[in-house]
Amino acid sequence: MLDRPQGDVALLRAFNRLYTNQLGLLDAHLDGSRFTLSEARILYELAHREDPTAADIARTLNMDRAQISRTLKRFADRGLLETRDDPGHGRQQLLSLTPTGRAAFADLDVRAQEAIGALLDRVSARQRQRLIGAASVMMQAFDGGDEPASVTLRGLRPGDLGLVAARQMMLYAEEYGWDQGYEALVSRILADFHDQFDPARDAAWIADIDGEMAGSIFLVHGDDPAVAKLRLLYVESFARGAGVGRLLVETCIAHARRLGYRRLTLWTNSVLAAARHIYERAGFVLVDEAPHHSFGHDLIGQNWSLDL
Amino acid sequence: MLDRPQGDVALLRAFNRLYTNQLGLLDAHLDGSRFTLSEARILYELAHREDPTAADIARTLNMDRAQISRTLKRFADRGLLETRDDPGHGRQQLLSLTPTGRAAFADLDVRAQEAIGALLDRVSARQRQRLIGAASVMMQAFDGGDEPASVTLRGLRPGDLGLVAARQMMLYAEEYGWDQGYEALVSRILADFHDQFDPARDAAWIADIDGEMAGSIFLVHGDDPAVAKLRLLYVESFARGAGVGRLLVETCIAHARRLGYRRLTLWTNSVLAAARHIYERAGFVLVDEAPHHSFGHDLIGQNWSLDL
DNA sequence: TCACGATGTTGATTGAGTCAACAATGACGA
DNA sequence: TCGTCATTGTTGACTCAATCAACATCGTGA
Repeated sequence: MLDRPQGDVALLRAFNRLYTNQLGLLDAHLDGSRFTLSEARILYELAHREDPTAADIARTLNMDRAQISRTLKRFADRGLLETRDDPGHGRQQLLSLTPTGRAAFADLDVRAQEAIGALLDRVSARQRQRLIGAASVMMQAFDGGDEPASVTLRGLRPGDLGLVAARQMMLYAEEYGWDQGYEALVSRILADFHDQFDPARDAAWIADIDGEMAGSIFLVHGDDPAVAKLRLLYVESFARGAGVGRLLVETCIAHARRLGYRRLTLWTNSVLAAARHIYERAGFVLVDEAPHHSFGHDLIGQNWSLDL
Repeated sequence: MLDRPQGDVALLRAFNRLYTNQLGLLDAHLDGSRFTLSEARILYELAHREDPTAADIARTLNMDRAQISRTLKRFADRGLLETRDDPGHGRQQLLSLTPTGRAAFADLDVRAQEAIGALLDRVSARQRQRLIGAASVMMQAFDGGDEPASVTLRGLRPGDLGLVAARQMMLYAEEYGWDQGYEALVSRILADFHDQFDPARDAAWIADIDGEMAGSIFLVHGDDPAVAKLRLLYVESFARGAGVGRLLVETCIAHARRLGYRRLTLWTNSVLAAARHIYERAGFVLVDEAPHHSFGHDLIGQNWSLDL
C-alpha cells in the first residue's frame, strides 16, 4: 500500500455521500420521464454506439446480463429498439434504436440537460466555475489515473515568476519553517532575471505535468562571462521521484554548454538534501560553505561548482 | 437564467456518467457485506445521529417514508436497532443502534474505507492529491452554493507575495495583453515592500473568499513621512461586483489615517477602468497623467491623490 | 472433435422506488 | 375549545433493480 494520508479516504467518502444525496436523485427518474435511471443509462449507450450487443452494454455499465436482457425486451415492446442478427456471429444480436427510440432519447437528453442546467443556475458564477474545473480534474484523475504523468519542459509564461516564488515559499515554509524573507529574495532574483535577461546568456525552464507547474530552474549570467549561475531549482512534492529535478538540471547544464560557458556555479543550503543529491549526481562539487542566518533560521549556505 | 456556458452542462453530465459507472458500484453492495446501498446509507445515518426519527432520515436521504419504515423493521428483526417512544412526542419514535448494530456498522465502515483506499491506491500520488482537492472544491460548491461568498481581509502569509504577482500578471496579460515586464515590476515592488517593511508605516491586506485569494492592496511608506502610497490593488474576476475593491481601498484609507498619514497617493494606468471608479468613489482626485511605454503597450499613467 | 468460454434468455427471490390510503398525533387559528 | 391541517409511521400494491442459478447456443482453439 502506498503512503496515503488518512483524511483522503474520509474526504472522498464524504464527497461520495454528498454526491449521492444531492445528485443521485437527479439522474434517477427525471420528472415526467418514462425511464428509470437504469433504463436511461442503457438508452444512452444505445444512442451513443454503433450496433452494440447486449454484452457490450452489460460490460460498460457493470450490469447483469439478465437485467439488460429484460430491459431490452421492454424497449423492443415499446417500439424503441430493433434487433438484427449479426451476420458474422450467429449468437449475438446487433441493437439499434428505431426513430421512435431516438426521439425518446432526444427528449430524455433535453430533460437531463435542463435538470443539470437548473442545478448549475442555483450556484453562483464563481462556484460554478470552480465546480466545473474540479469536476474535470476528477475525471482526469479517474480516467487517466493509470498512465504515468508525462513531464515536459517549457519556457516562462505570464504568471510563472510569481508562481515560482509562491510555490517555493510555501514548500519551504511547510518543510523547514522558512519565513517570508525567502519569498522576497526569490522575487527580487526573478525581477532581476527578467530585467537583465539576455537570450545569449540566460534561460529558464518550467517543468510541466498535465498543465501544472511541477518545478523550475534558471540559468543566469554573472560578471564573469565564462561562469553562469544555476538558480531557483525546485521540484513540487507531488512530482518527486519522477526524475523531474534531474531532467531540469541536465537540461540546464546542456544549455550552459551550448551557450559557451566554462563553468556553472550555484548557491544552496545544506538542509535541501534532495537538491544536493541531484547536484552531486550531475557532477557538481562542493566548493565551500558558511553559516548564515536567513529566513528565520540558522542555515549553512553552500557554493557548488561544475566545470563544463 | 444566468449566463452559463454550454459546455458546463455537458461536462458535468459526463462527470456524472463517469462517476456513476466507476464509483456507483463501489458503495453499492460492498463485497461480502449483508447490506445494500440504501441499507448502508440508512445505517450510516443511524450511526451518526443522536436518536433520530424515521422522518429525519427520510428527509436527509431523500427517501420514501415507506421504504425507511420497512428497512427499519428489517433492521429491528435482525437485532440491529431498538426503538423507544419519544417522551415529548407520542407519534414519533427515537431510533438507536444496538451493540450488534454498531458492530455491523463498524464492519461496514471498515469495508468501505478499504474499498475507497484501494481505489485511491490505484492512482498516482499526484493524481490523488488533485483528486482530493477537486472533491473538496466540489463539496464546497454544492454545500455552500446557496450562501453568498463571505469576503474577509487578512494579512500576508507565505506564498502571498508570489501569488499577488502571478495573479495580477495573468489577469492583465489576458485582459490587456501586458507582458512579463509587469510581473517583474510587481515582484520588485513586493520584494522592496518586505525588506523595508515597518509596521508603523506599512500594511498589506489580502481579500479572502472561502480560502481563496480574491484581491490585494498594499500601503507603503515613501520619502515624505506625511505621504503614503497605495499600491497593487487588484480584484479577481470571479470576485468582482461584490464590493471587494471598495472594501480593500476603504480599509487601506482608514489604516493610513490611523498611522497618521496626511495624504495618500497612487499610480495607476488609464486602462484600468474598474479600479479608477473605486478610487474616484473613495475621494481620490486625478493629479496628473503622462503617456509611457511599458509592458509591451502604450499606456497612460496616472497619479491620484487623497487628502486624509 | 471436443472442451471451454461467451452470449442471450428465463425463473426465482429480495430489495428499491413509488403511489395511495389510513390512523395517530401535534400545532395553530378561529 | 374545537376543528382544521400538517406530520409521522405503517401497510398494501405494483413495477423495476439486482442477484443467482440454470440452460441452450454459438464460436474458438487445442
